[in-house]
Amino acid sequence: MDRAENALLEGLNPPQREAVTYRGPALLIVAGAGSGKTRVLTHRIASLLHSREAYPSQILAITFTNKAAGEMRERVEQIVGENARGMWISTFHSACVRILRREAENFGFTKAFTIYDSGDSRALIKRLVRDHDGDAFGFTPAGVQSRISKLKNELADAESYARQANMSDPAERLFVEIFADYQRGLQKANAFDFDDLIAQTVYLFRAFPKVADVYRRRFRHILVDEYQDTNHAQYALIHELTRPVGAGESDPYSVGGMMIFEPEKDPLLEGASLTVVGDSDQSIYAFRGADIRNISEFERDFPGAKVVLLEQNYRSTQNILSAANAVIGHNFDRKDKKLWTDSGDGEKIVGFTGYSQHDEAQFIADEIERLRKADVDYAEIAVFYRTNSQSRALEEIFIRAAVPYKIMGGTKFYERAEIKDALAYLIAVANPADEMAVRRILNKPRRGIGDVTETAIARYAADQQITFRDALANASALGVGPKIQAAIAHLDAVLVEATEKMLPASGELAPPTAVAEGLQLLLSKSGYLDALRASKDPQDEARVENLDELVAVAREFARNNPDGTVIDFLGEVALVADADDLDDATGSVSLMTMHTAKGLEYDTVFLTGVEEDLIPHRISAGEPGGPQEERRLFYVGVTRARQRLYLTLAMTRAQFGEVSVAMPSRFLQEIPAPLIDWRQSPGDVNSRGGMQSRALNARPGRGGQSGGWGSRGGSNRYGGDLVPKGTSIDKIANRIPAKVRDNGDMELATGDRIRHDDFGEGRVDAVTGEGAKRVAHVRFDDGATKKLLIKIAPITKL
DNA sequence: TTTATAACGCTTTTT
DNA sequence: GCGTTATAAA
Repeated sequence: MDRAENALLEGLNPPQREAVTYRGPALLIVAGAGSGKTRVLTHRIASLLHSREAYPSQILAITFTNKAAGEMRERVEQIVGENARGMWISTFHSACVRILRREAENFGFTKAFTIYDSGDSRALIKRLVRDHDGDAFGFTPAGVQSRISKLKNELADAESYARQANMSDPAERLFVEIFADYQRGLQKANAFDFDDLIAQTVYLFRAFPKVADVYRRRFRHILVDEYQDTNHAQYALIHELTRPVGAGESDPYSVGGMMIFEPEKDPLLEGASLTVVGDSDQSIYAFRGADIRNISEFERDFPGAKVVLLEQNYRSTQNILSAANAVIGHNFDRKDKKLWTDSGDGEKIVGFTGYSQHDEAQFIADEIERLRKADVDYAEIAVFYRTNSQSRALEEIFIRAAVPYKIMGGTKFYERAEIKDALAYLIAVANPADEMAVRRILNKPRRGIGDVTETAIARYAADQQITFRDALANASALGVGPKIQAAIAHLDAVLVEATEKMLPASGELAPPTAVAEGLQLLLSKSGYLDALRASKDPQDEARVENLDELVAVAREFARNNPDGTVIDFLGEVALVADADDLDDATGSVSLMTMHTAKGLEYDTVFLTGVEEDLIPHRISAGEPGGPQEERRLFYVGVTRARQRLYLTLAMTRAQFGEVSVAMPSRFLQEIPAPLIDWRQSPGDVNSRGGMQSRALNARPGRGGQSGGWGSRGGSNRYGGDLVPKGTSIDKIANRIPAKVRDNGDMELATGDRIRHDDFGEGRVDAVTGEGAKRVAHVRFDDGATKKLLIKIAPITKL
C-alpha cells in the first residue's frame, strides 16, 4: 500500500476502512445516520481508481437525487481530480435517460422523446378517465395514476396485469383499458413518464441482451446509494446490469438483426461488482414503491455478499442519538443497530408545547433569535415539518419576527404554470408529437382559441392523418373564423421560426446559445410575455421574473453543455427535483419537510408538529407498515441534528380551515424522559401553574385564533392535573397525558354566560361546528369578541 | 369565448 | 384554506 493509498484511509475507523478496501462481487454497507457513508463511498471510488482496478468510465455510481450525485462527483474530484471525468455519477432516472436516448429507436421511440412529469401524466390520465367515464366506477385521476405508477414500479404493464386480474369485474376491465390507453398515449406523444424511464430500460435490457451486454461490459463497478429506497424496477435494473456478460446469448431475441451492435462471440465475463449503501431505518419512501426487502434480503440475492456495519456516528450528540435509538427501537422486525458517538452527551433535547401552531411558531422564532444572539448562523438552523401546509404558520411568524428563512421544495419552480407553459413551447418545438404540450400552449396567451377550435384542429388532424402540431400549419382549412385563423397561423409561424433556430434543418449544429435564444423568441413573439406584463394581477410580475430565471437556466445549461440541444435541456429540466437547489440558503433558516431533510444535517433542528395525526400522519394509520414508516421518518428528522434538537408541538391546530385538538405524538413517549428538557410540556399546558404563552403575551387581546384559543393554565374541572398522583415519572415518560384539557360535552347555547380564566365573563353570541370542534363565539364584557373551542377552552358555564 | 361567481373537495411524502 | 372546477352571465 503506497502513500496515496494510505491517505485515502486516514481518519477512517476500521469498519469504514473495510468498506473502502473490500474487493468482491457484492458489498452491502449498512450505514447508520451520520456514519460517514458518503465519505466511504467516495473513498471507495477513489481507491478503485487509484489502484488502477478500474478506469473512470467503468464506474457507475447511482444516487437518489441530482444533488447527491453532484456532491459525490465533487467530492470524488477533490480526491482524484481530472480522473473523475468519464464516470457516470447520476440518478437512476438520468442514467436511464442517457441509455434510452441511445437506444430509443430500438423500440418505437425517437431520440427526441420527452419526459412527462407527474403533472403531465396526471393530465393525460384525467382526460382518459373522463373519456372512459371512469368516475362511474369511482375512479379519480390521482387514484388511477398511483395504481399505474405502483404497477410500473413492479414492472407490470397493462397486458401482464390483465392476465392476473379479475377481468369479470367491470371496474378492473376499465382500469386495464385506461392503463393501456395511457401507455399508447405516451408512445404516441413520444414520451416516457418517470416510472417508464426505469421500467423501459429494464425491458430494453431483457429484450435485447446484446444491448444490455454493452453496458454490462462497460460498467464493471456499480455503486448504489440509498439502497433502501430502491423499488422493484430499480432493483431489477441493477440486477440486469450486474449479470455476467454474454449470459443472454441463447435468448431468442438476440437473433434476428434487431440490435445495433454486431453480435460477437463473447468469452463469458463475470458480472460487475456491486456496492450498495443503505440504512433500512431510513427507508421513508415505501409509499412510492421503495421495497425495504431489497436491502434486508441483499445477502440472499447476492450470495457471498460481504456486509459492513457502520454504527459510529460523527454527527450528533449522544443525547440526540439515544433519543433516536429509543424511538427506532420500537419498530419490530428490524436488525438491531445502535448509533453511538464518542463526542459526549451534549445539550438536552428541548421540548415545547404551544397553544396553537402560531404559539409554537412564535417559540421557534424567539428561540432562533436567542441562538442568533449567541452567534449561531441562521444557515445552521433548520425547521422540519411533516406536511407542506404546516409551513404557512411558521412563515407568518417568521416574517413578523424578521427571521430570514428559505423554504426548501415548496412550490416547485418547474411546476409553476408559467414555467410549464414555457417548457411546453420548447417541447412543441423539440417533440412535436407531444400533443399535450401543443394543446397546452394553444391558447396561452389568450388568442381566442377555445374548446371549439381545439376540437376542430384535432378532427382535422385525424382526418388528414397528420399530427395535431402539423394541423396548425393549415389554419385556413379548419373552417374557423378569419381572426382565429390568423391567430393559429401566427402561432405556427412562431413555432417554425424557433424550430429553425434551435434545430436547423440543414443538419448543422445549432450554436450553444440557441436554446436560450429560442426560448426568448418563443416567449416574446408568441405574445406570452406581453400578456403577463399587461396584466394587472400583481403575481404576473413575479411570473415574468420566473421566466427570466428560466432563460438564465438555459444560458447556464449552454455554458455547461456546449453541445447540448433543446432536447437535452428538456431532459435535464424534467429530472431536477427541488431537493436539488438547496444550496443557496446562506444566511437564512431552512424550512422543509422531513422527507426533504433526508441526507442533510444542521447544528440546530426544530422538529415541529410532533402530534398524533401529523407524525404519525393519520393517513398512514390505515396502511400496512404505515406507522413504522412514520417512525422511521421521525427518526430521520431527529438524526439530522448535530448539536441541538427541539421537539415542538401545539395543543390545537387549524387544518382545512377548522381548528381541532391535537394530541402529543406517541413518538414523544418513546423517548426516555431524562433526555428532554420541557420548557413547556403538554402537561403544563393544561395544569395550573404552567408557563405563560409568549404568543399571547406578545399580542394581547388580538382577535382570531391565536388569541382566542390561548389560555393560561386554569383549573380543570374534569380531573385537574392529568398525570395520576403517585405514579413515578418514569412510568409515564415525559408526563405526556393521554388527553389534553377536556370540558367533555359542555353544552353552550346562544345567550349563555361563561367565565374564561383569562378574559373574564362574557356572553355566547353563537355556537358553530360540531362534536369536538364546536366553537363558541363569545362577546366578553370588555367588548372583545373571541372564538373559543368549547372542548378545551378554560371556561366555565355560569 | 371569456369572465365572474359558487360550489366543491381535497388535503403526505417525490424521482 | 386552498385551488380547482362547474355553472351562469356578459
